[in-house]
Amino acid sequence: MPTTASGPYHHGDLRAACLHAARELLEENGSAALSLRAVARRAGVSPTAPYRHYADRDALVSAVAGEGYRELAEYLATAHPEPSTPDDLAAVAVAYVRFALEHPALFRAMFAEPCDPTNPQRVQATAAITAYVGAIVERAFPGAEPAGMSTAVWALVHGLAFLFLDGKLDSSTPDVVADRIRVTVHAVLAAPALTPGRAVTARR
Amino acid sequence: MPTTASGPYHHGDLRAACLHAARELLEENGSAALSLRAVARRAGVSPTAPYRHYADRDALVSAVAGEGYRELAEYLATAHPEPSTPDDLAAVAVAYVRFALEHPALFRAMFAEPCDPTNPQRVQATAAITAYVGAIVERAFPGAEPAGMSTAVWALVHGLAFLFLDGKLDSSTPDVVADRIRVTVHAVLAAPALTPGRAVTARR
DNA sequence: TGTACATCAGTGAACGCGCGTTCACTGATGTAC
DNA sequence: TGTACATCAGTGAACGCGCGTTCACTGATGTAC
Repeated sequence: MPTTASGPYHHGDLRAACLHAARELLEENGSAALSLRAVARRAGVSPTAPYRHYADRDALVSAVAGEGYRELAEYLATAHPEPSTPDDLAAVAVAYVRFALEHPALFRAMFAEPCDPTNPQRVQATAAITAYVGAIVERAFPGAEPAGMSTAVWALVHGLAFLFLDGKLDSSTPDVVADRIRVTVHAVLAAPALTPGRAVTARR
Repeated sequence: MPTTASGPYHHGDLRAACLHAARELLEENGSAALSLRAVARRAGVSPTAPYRHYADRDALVSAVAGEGYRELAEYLATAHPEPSTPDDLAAVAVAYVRFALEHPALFRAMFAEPCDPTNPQRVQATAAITAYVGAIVERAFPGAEPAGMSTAVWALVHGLAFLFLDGKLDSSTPDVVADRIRVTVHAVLAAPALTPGRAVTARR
């Protein structure tokens, strides 16, 4: 039963333990602290043991990022499985940003790290997000130009995440963040530029 | 005339030379390559000389980021001094993203670096961007809820910049990028969610 | 059921590296008289 | 105009650090017979 954590020599599931340790290090001290040696140390193992499971540091970072993508997808799906109204959309936006704020270093590692963009895990994750957003847009904005609208939705939400993450927007409490996002989403959906003078109150 | 580059011992303007070297290193090899020693090496000076001008590595990075903010502001102003229509807005959006794509590592250092967010230079830069965006929004969307719409505009553009930067969107040529941005901006401004069935063609 | 052996997952010493930062120093500059 | 001296901007040796990665190794596991 090699998957059970066990005795002193064989770890049991060092692969998963490394991933876990990496996540912790990332959240505690940022991506600069994510070294193979630190991971090994935290997993209680010799500095070279992780090499049994990860070819090099990049492989570990990619694995962490991949895990992050999967969790983000779950997180969004949990927030709203089938969003179809602007309000639903706002809820998903709030979830996206909350994920970023709850796992800032992970989120940065997923996106900001100058990591191999052709990595199949990443490509797949990107495709999944694109599909998810596309489905939302089709339901919520049946008349819109789908590609443009999908890009807009993802970019808006992604940009909000980074601006909050970087302290450009007030992220002191979850409620402040959520309110700001809702106001933003509704403001843009009310888009009065094309019909000046129209009331700008949020509608559903 | 201490500002003139000169002889072997006194550099002349090492402060500026460091900044310049730092920019180059950043663009060539990413932020990991931005070390005080590397900067000194490139400036042709002993490893400790930069300490005359920058207290530590962070101070250098902050200075670089500050310079980046100033350049970004100029860049946007040049793209369109007083944007007031959605098309003008799209032009500014294109400029914002182009800046990010032309200086990817600098842009990342400005935003993604977990740098002191209370740094006065940064606070001022953020305020300047906010004001700039706010003025645009007031002209382009006179009826909109200003705070919400300003946040939306910045977030949309910022998100686009990061998605292109990170290879999530096709950035193979400047034209592809510009087109994508225009389509996105127009799609969101056409926002059919509130008035389903409305034509979605871009208008001005 | 017992044993030989291949395989696997760990160890730990060692390598060379570049880093940030300190320190006492020295050469150049410019100012006061 | 000439000189003494304070100030400033560099030097270069040295420190200790943690890193990624290699290597030959060894202890544990499980399978074939």
